[in-house]
Amino acid sequence: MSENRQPPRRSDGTRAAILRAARERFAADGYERATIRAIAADANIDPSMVMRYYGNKERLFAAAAEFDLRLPALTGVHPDQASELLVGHFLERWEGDETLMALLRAGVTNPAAAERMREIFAAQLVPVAERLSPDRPQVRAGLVASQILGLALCRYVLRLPPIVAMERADVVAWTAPAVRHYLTGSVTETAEVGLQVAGDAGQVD
Amino acid sequence: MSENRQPPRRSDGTRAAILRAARERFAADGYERATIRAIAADANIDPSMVMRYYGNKERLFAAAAEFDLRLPALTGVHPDQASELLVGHFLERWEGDETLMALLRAGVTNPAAAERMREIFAAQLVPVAERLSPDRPQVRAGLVASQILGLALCRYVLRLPPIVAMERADVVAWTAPAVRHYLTGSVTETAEVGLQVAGDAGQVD
DNA sequence: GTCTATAATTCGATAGAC
DNA sequence: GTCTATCGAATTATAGAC
Repeated sequence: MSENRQPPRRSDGTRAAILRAARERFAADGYERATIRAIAADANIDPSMVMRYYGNKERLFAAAAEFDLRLPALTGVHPDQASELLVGHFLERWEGDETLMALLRAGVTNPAAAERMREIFAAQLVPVAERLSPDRPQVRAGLVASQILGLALCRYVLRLPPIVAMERADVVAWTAPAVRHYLTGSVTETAEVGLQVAGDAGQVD
Repeated sequence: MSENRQPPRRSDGTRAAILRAARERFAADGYERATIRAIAADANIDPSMVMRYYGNKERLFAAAAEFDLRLPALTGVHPDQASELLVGHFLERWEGDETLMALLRAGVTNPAAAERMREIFAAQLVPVAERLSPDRPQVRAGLVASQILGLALCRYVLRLPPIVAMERADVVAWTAPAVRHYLTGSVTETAEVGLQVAGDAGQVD
């Protein structure tokens, strides 16, 4: 992507400051309410500089919303431990990097942000599910995403009091079994069996 | 709530049309992008009528975002069946009423909408959890909310392809066991046992 | 490279005629 | 009750001086 041949451009610090301020604002306010003026003020520069460097608001967001989940491979790991590692890793990434918050807050109302989330899902989470199970890995990854994103939504965005109050270790202890079920569990196909869903006891533990 | 003494006001139809259009717009665009002008256009009236009836945008949303989940009591129902009924009921409410979509899309960026979601959670979902388990019902309800809202987020808002493609019955079959785990399952308390979380591998990294 | 000035829209909200 | 007209503020984006 970047030409690492040339010396660092003179305005490289400004670009980085803009990007950092943009992530903060998009994370806190979502796409619409995060204004270029506010981002520029946070970065201590003139609003026109943002336009000069990134062209328009859409491209600024695209640059600010690049993200690597840094998911571990988890090959050969026991499903129980893999699910715990996954949930813990997600919580760390959520609390340590504002980009995920920016993606979620913006993705709910901005189509480009939603598309970026689908890309991250397909390119980064689905491969992990594929390594853990050859059976419908996309569906499994989607279910894991639903639980992880729902958890982040309730804990960091909507701030439901009982979820906010939980210790991180308790969050992992509660949700890891569900994630394990999605990653490696099985479910009776309704199309084949008719009415019976989840057999006679959808065991999770 | 309403005085059912008086005859129906002459402008009662207009009020209802405004509310219906408001729900549509808030659901499709979120709080910021849903403009009073667009809502008025949908309702085939003048924008100033919206202001006359509801004062300002904030109160219009408050009126449009009143919602009853209509959750069944589920007393004396087997946990497996209760969780299936719950998930199925939520999916029906999501697909049959735009208010939930409006609440989710607005709640991510608008504090009043987020507060409304917390109210609905506390007043409508927590009591159901209390009827199914005396052990930490608020936490259990919160975990159920995280899975249900995450599912709605991925299926109806972000539209992750594998989740969108699933039949409703398959969604229920997959997620009901996780919801059952949250409603009636147990988890080793980290505070009591120290480091060990849900097994023998507690550390996250 | 950085900033001033401003164009061109769009929004929520108000005043007042009928 | 309904509408016309408009205010004041805020936004993205551009043009151009230094």
